[in-house]
Amino acid sequence: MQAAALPGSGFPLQVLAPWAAGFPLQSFTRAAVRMVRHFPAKQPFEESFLIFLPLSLPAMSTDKLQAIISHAKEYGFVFPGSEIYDGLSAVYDYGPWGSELKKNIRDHWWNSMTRMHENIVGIDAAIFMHPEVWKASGHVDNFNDPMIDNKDSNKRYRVDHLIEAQAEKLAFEGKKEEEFALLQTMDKLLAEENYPALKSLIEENKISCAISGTANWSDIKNFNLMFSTQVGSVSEEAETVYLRPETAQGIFVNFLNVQKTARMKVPFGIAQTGKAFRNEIVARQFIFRMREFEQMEMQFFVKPGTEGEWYRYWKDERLKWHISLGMRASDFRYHDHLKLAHYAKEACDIEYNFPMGFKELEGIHSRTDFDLAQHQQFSKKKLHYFDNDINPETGKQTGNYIPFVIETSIGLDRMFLAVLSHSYQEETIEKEDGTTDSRVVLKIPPKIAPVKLAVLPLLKKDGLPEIARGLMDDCKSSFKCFYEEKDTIGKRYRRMDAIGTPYCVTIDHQTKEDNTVTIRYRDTLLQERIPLASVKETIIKLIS
RNA sequence: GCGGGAGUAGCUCAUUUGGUAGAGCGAUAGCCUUCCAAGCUAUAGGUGGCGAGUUCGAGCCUCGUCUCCCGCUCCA
Repeated sequence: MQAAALPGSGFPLQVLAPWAAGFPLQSFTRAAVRMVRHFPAKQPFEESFLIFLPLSLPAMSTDKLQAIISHAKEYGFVFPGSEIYDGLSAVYDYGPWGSELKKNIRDHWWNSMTRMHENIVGIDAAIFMHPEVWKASGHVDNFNDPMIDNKDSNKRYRVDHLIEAQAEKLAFEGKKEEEFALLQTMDKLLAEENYPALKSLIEENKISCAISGTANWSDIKNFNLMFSTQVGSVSEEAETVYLRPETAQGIFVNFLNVQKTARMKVPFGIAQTGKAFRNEIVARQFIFRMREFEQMEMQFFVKPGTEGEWYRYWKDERLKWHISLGMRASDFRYHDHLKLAHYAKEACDIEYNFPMGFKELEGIHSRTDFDLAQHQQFSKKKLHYFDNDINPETGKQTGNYIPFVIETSIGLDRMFLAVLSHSYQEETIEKEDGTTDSRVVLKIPPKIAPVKLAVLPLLKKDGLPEIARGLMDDCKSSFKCFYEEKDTIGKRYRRMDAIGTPYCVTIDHQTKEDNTVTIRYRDTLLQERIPLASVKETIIKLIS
């Protein structure tokens, strides 16, 4: 008889057949491992077929993500979108507990920004924005790329890059005129979005793939990051508008409105949460990369010259926020950008250790005055801020300037996945009689847990439900509560573990005698008796 | 988009050369009453992802399509 644990999960396999010793571990299927994980330590296994050992570590990480996806569906956190119609690629719906959790994360972020910082205010801008916004922001130019595939190598190229490379080749051969003509034609056709002609241009110039060496090209497709739709009637008056690919521009175009009406003085910030849409070529890895997603962004406006210190302040501050929520510090790291986007002076990501590895969770960017300056130019409206502070050197007011911007931008759905990754645990519990038991528990930080308190009468008779109902009525206006009297108390505890309820209160016969109840803690499994009358304030204190 | 793997009940999986689907867990209702899922009884839930084809007959073979996972590619 041998025993082992699945690496990384702390999940022991107690069921091993004697004859299995000496078998190569790889010979056991992944399905079998899943099976054991699903009913650990249960009876239905005959010795003749129980076994199953750990697979490689990469397979294990896949299993963790898979386990989270299954759990999220089974317990009402995340469902595949439009599932009864076979789903829609990379679209997910949040269920009863998922929507609570998502809302709680959003609220926690919002309060951290707008309540804990007196110089940050919020807005809620529209998803539709004037089409010129996206020209000013650079999204139209930078994310509207015709692409072409080589059918032999399956390599994809940007059409302009492909033709420019050919032009360079011509220049190298001294054919200046041909180079010039080629580039001019390309620019004209790109402006016209005449893709068939562009394809002909590539074929006529015998441009071939660097890998396959052939000129066997697919048709040109346009991969525009932005989704578009029509506003107005279907007549010729209809105007093409885009679904915003980021929420930030709603803040920039409202910069003066907010600054003036909320009487803000630099440095100050504007916070916003909301949906954004990007037509990604591939969207994958559960809710990590979706085409419709929710951002939580804060743009912080500072005096030019101070952006460096504010960048470092927010970089530090944002990481602290994650850790103060109860997430493990070791699961976070910075990734400083060496290659910067066109607007950025400094940039970094806060990466989280997802089951797929460290991936971007939040970005902190020093955006200079690029965005406001662009909008000033395109809208022809001054976006200056008048600084009344006295300059000690001149003794005069500092005067007009366009503030610099530090941006913090976090994906709400990614934060949700990070919380699930952190919280999801398969545990083995040592029981008093020496046997072991197991549970799946979501150790969600209490502050953002979907349900804060479960109210459980030990029995559904002897007046216990009545007392429990009274407690429910007392608490449910203050935080999310869940009432249940079905099944044994242990079973109810496990159900609450599975959705991450941090506290359970049980009403028993002793409650009728001395007005105390048992409070049970999710993470430690410890229990203690507290006065019935103190439950509400105890929970409020624990979740604040 | 390309390549690989996969889709059977809410979840995890069976159904060994094609003969119209089962289990455990879970769920629901009742009994029992016991502070950590394990007792008893009953019930519900699947046009085998969807659509064609081959066949007397398809969960199983063929094609298409949708979706998911992995690797490329892409990616503010």
